[in-house]
Amino acid sequence: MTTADTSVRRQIINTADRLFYKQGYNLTGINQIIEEAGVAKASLYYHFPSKEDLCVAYLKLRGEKWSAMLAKYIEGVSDPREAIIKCFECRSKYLLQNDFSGCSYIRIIAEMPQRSAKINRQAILNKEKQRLFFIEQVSKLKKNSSTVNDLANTIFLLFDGATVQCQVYRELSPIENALKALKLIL
Amino acid sequence: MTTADTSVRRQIINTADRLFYKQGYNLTGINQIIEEAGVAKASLYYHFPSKEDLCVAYLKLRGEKWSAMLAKYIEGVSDPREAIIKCFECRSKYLLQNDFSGCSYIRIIAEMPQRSAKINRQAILNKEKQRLFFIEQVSKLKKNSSTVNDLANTIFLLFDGATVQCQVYRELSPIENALKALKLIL
DNA sequence: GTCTATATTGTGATAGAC
DNA sequence: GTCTATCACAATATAGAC
Repeated sequence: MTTADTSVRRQIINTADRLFYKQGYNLTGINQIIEEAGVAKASLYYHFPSKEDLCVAYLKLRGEKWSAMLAKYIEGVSDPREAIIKCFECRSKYLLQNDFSGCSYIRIIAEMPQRSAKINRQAILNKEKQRLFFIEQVSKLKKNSSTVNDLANTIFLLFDGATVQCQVYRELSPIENALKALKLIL
Repeated sequence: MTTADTSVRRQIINTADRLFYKQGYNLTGINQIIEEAGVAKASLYYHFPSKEDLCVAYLKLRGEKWSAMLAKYIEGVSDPREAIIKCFECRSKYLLQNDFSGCSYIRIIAEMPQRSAKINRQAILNKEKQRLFFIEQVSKLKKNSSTVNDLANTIFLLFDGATVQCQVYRELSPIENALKALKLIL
């Protein structure tokens, strides 16, 4: 770590994470973040040069949280087919815990069409990590490498489709639909 | 029409439609809309009581534009399997024409987690119209009505998954992936 | 490193003339 | 129905004391 992980910094990023994800990035002002974090405005700008940089840190944190949650959820699972299904069930739990706020990476991009290079890089990085998980699991499942990517991409499409539809409809049935589809194609 | 379709009103809604979709709803101010539309601020508020009402009109217009584009694209197509594939190809064309701005209904919901009742209603209405299209096509394809909804929902998941992934990656390959999957399951 | 106070610009919305 | 002028407030960001 090049930057000190002070308690103030932690307070800021945790509050930003909560508010950005719950209310949306553009609807969350710096003022609300410092107020709820209990820190001064200049302290925020000491740790994060701009709101954009805070956004990158937010995306990074979201990625780490999801990876940790998924890892814990599939701990000890050796069957790749079961791991994939558990990943969707984990998503269901995640959305339920987070008031159906959807995928933070997709939402940031949806909010900022003129995305900055920094934000774009982090969002894509996070999404590619998700795709990689499916590729790894499918690789264990299939020997024929030519169909591995195709199957993994299909699963990835179902994953994102279910995530956004759950967000739109505020219910878990799209995940159920995705699980039904999964059991047919796996 | 209860409201007169004056040229000023048309200018406002057309400009709002273009800017909301290109820049995002929250990043587009009333000031920019009236400036680019070439009308006065009070004129906008004469035709639309609030920005929220303008948003509902925007969603409605987007829905009509997509329906019209799709109808034209599948004109004369009787085979339901071909109609579904053409729908995805139409999506590809739509995203390419619109700078990969994704689905306007999903984006509005992604931008406003605390969505108003009016906006929520219109967004869901538009999404349900998309689902209905797939249900209709699959109904022509399958006789067994118990599997119709499942298959249509799977296609709908692929449709939304491909749309958001194209938006994120700014490329059409997710639609290609969805088409590959479609050809396997149809 | 953290604070208070301030600068500057933009936001959605309205009053009142014509 | 359309306009100009203005309201009250919130936005991101910075200066300078401690």
